[in-house]
Formats: sequence, structure tokens, C-alpha cells
Amino acid sequence: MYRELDRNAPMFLQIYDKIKKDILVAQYPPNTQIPTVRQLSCDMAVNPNTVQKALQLLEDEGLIVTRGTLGKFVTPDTEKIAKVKKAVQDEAMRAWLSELNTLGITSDDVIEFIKKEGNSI
Amino acid sequence: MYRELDRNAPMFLQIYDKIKKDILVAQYPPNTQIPTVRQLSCDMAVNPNTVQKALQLLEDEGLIVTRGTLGKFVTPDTEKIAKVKKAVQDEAMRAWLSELNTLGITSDDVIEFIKKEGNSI
DNA sequence: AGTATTGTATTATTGTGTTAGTACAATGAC
DNA sequence: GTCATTGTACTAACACAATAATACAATACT
Repeated sequence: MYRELDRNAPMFLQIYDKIKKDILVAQYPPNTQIPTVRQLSCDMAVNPNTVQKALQLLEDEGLIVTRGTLGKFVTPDTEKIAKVKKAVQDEAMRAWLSELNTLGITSDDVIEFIKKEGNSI
Repeated sequence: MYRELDRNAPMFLQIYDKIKKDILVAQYPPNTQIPTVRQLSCDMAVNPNTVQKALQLLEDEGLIVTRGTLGKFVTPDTEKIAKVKKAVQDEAMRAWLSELNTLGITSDDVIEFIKKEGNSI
């Protein structure tokens, strides 16, 4: 299922991105438990080791905390989450505008496209 | 140099994307020669095999034609190029908006961002 | 106290991207 | 005709992502 997203990026990074987004948009709310490594690996049809690698990145980043044998939880630090969210949003916006520009699409083109078809998204 | 763009995507795909863009925006105009495999591999500091793999994709796609020992040339078929360009642009635009939406960014947010900082890109 | 569940670590194996080095066929240029 | 340059093919070697199969330490729960 997940492998269909982008066959060329490492799975552990795709999982990292996916869970990170789920945290940032509060799909996984602050201070709540994240599904266990085994559960996630089952849901995503990947090896537990791969999930662990992704979660380790999130923990290094401070978005996840491990509470002993209780499991892994989203950080309760809502300011931290908000801060990372804004950073990710801005970076995504900047990266994609740059990407579109290399394809000869200007900012004006983007605005026009959105006004035409952007509502359906 | 190129490896700095995205450390996680295979080089031959990054090269494929780069040269494809150069063709689509006429950085490599129709019917003109593309630098030799050896020249490109030297410029990009990668192995000739890696460049070849990328160029093979472009040839399979019909954007490049090999003229015996003369070298590889951008297809003279300008309609073909225009068609691919539009397809790539549309796909990029669609993928971009979709990506931003998963981050909780709306179309209105995009427009506002562009009006604020989009001019500098 | 004992069991189950959690995260974590380990080893081996497979697939693939990448490099390195070499070689060959075809053909334009002299 | 000869030479140089082109694309192309091949093998070997290495790195890393990913899987599989365990195993272990810690601790909440009963």
C-alpha cells in the first residue's frame, strides 16, 4: 500500500514522512500513543525494523517520546509541534514553487491554475 | 554537485529529471546534440553507466534519439516535446497541491503565500 | 510473582544503485 | 584506409535499504 506512493524513495523515509504529517495535522494528537512498532509494521506491510528506523528519526527530532514499555507517544509539547509544522509547511511551499519554476511555471501561473481547478482539490 | 539535490533519490533518476527539464524548457533545443555520455558523467561527477541509464529512459520516452556514432540528440518533434511538457507541468501542479493539502495548507493559503514571498523565487 | 507487551538489538540474506575498469561495434573525419 | 569518437555491453566489487527470524531487557497488568 505504502510502497505505491513513491517506489524510489526509501521506505523508512516515506514512513517517517507519513507519521510526521499525521502528527503535525493532529491525526495523532499530542500526548497520545502511537500504534506499536509491530502494529504499524503490520498495517503498512513492512518489516518492524523499517518502522523502527522511521520512528527513531521522529524521536531524534523531538516529535515522539518513548515511555518505557508503555510505548511511544506524540510529544505533549504543542508549541514544538506547531513550530515544526510551520517549518515543514514553509519548506514544502518554497520547494514546490521552486520546482514549478524550473518547469517554466511562474507564480502567476500557479495562482491562475488554483483559481481554475484548485477548488476541486 | 548533483548529489546535493536529493541524497535519497537514485542518481540516475535525478539525472533523468534534470535533463528532461532541460529539454522541456529548451535549454537543450529540439534537434540539437546532447553532451556525450562521457562528457555528462564528467560534468556531473558520476559514472558513465549512471548517465547512460538516465539517457536510456529519455530515449524510451521518445525525447531523445541516437544517431549512430554522431551522438544523442533532442528529438526534432516539437509537438512531442510540447505534449510531454504540458503533461509534466500538470502532474507537478496536481502533485504539489495534493502534497500541500496533506499538510493542512489550503488553496487560499497558497495564494497568500505567493503574494507575500512568492516574488523572490 | 508471573505473564504479556513494549521497545530494542543482532545476524544473515537479498536486491539494487553505483562505481570502476574494460571492451567492442559503428561511423564521421582526416 | 586509418583513426578517433560515439554509444553500448559486460563483469566485479561495494554500499545500503529491506526482509526474516530471533532474542532480550524493562515494565504495566493481572
